[in-house]
Amino acid sequence: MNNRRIPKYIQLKKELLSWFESGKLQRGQQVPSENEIAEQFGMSRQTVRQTFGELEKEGWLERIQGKGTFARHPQRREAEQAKTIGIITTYISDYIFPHIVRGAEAELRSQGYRLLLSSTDNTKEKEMESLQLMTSQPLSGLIIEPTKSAEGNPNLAYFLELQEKGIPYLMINEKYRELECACLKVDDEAGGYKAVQYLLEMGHTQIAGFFKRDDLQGVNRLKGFLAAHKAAGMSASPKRVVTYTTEEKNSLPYRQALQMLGEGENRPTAFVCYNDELAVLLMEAVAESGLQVPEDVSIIGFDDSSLATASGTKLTTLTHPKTEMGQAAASQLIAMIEQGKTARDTIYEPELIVRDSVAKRN
Amino acid sequence: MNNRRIPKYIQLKKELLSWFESGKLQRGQQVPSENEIAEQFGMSRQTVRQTFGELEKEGWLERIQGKGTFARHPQRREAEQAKTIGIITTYISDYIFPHIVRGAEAELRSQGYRLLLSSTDNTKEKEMESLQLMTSQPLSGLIIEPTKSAEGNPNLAYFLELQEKGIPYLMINEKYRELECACLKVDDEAGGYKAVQYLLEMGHTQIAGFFKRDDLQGVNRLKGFLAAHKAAGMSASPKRVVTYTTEEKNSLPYRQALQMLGEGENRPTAFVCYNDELAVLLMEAVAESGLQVPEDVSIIGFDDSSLATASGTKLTTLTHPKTEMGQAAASQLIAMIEQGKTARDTIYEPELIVRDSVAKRN
DNA sequence: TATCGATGGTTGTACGTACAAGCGAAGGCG
DNA sequence: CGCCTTCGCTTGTACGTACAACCATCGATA
Repeated sequence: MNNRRIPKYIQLKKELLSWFESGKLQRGQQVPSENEIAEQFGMSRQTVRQTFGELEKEGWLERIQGKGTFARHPQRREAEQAKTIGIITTYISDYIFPHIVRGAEAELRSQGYRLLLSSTDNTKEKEMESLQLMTSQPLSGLIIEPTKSAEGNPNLAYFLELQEKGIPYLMINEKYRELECACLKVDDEAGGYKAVQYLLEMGHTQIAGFFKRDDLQGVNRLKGFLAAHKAAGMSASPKRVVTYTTEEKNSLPYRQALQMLGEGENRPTAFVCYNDELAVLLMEAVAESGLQVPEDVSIIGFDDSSLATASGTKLTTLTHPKTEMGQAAASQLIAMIEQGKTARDTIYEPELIVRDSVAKRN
Repeated sequence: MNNRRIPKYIQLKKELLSWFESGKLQRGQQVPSENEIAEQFGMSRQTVRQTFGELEKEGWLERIQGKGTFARHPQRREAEQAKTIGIITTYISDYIFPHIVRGAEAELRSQGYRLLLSSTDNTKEKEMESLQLMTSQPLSGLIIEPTKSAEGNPNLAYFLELQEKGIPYLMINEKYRELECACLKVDDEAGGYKAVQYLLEMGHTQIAGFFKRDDLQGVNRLKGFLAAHKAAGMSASPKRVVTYTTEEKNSLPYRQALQMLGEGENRPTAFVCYNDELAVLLMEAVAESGLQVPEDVSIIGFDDSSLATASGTKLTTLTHPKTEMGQAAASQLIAMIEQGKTARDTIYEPELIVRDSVAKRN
């Protein structure tokens, strides 16, 4: 119509593609026969065949000899057929992350999916890199562990692109506040609460807390820490609450712990640590101060990692369903991909594991 | 010719594809014009166009209006463009493997490659599954950590298929004896040798060794263990050498250690352990026997893992270039893919790290 | 009732024509 | 010598015909 310069078969192609976009052609629906189209558009059957041929190669149509031509949505199929799921995690080698990946990998492999793995080293730039790399080729779905979740998210545009492309995704451990997205996580606030509650029961009143502040896990554990104090009619001394960032994790809490322990009679009698990794580090600080765990200082960690039992004094800690969570994330994501289900948040309740690093206080 | 049932345009397609295979059509070379082909094969130009159209969509031909039709080789480009590398490892979450994966991932990401990860849980069946899954879609290259390398390889056919498909691959930690393949590994025999040599220098003469026998790493560490005894004019007592399989790793060595430690004056004064994981386990066996490390029993581990420093008594151990090895494997593989280089074996020399688990013996 | 065959509709194969559009080289013109 | 036109080739678009292969349905037959 508009322009005689545009070949008819291209014009027809565009017309048909617009039918897909507008929903006029639903998946599985039969398309008018070649002869009908030819008559409707005033062109020969051969020209229609040329258009149909291209659309078939590109996956929009399926032609069955003797039956007819049928619509099918190619994007979906392409992503499904990719049978590849990406996991973007903050760290690969450290701490509990390998266990999460392992749970996911086992589930994915058993369902015939391939696992793409990438880490952000907890920097936003690498998170962007990873997102770009992963989506550069067909992808069925994505599991993301947010990087510095407390600090907002400059890569928002990439996540919105995922939604546009119809690539389902899930978050684990935490979610970005800006994004509507299902998340599998531990109830960190309850964890912080339980830790303090247990220490109070054991007779401790001078409890220090060390929490990471650039991810929401740390923030929430601190919330629980404060809430438990409040519920017991106490207030946690600001001096006894140390917050730190990822970059400071190996120095600042250690220094602060040494300083607190040097305060003689005023020193705290228990440490609540952001995670087991920090707990092991602070155990060394206690040793360096000439004190003993748990006789002089009790310590509680988080996540029940392998470090908790490798150490000399085995750590009392709160559970994290590492492998189980990875497995659940994978299976939920597959359900989203294959059955189009919408995922809901899954919250795991942390349990206290009593080992040897907390002693009774009289 | 043969069968009238095969459509002419398919016959022509096969003929042209055979031209590519035989080298009759080189990349960039001009293909006879549609009219020429039509005349040669006794068919109409339209039929030739149908064939050419398909071959163009599939990437074999390039048609330029007014100039002609030209050949191009698609297969190579496809594998290169995949920019995806697989790693098949025995375990994902445990021990040093996360560090190897991390080194590889960092390198791959910086070079714009995606990382596919899969584990075998040290079973041959899952190794096969993983190989099938990974090669089910375009793959640029593969890094494999052999599963039970001492036991031969029933999946040989799959590896030969890799060679046929032109997918380069590397092995890490060990190689299958049946395969000609470059390998990055630690000189495990030298490691076993150094461990014993150091213990002898420290005055130990009653040295027990615990080695895994279903992978070649264990076998080679044992070799070094025996060689060092021989070089010192001693012979290792068969009673003091325990070998075990993956399935037995949590029970058999522990039991055997307890038994040896119960022999009173005759008990060994030092343990050489297959790796740090076992070393930590046997430290518990020592504690259960009412003895102390290193005062009563000295222990040496392998691999300098995170367990080595997490434990109460820090382990003396031999180094393993975990992260570095992963990084090197990735960069060598990329060189093989992009420059067609042939890789050579890389052997790392293990170094002894002296910590607190070995004491002098008078 | 069950089975077979005819029938009309669909896409697949194969050939044909005609002209358009684009490239490159040969040849003519200034 | 340099530029432009022309010409012959290529592939691209568009239409047409004819028949084959295949599918679903209906109706006749056993």
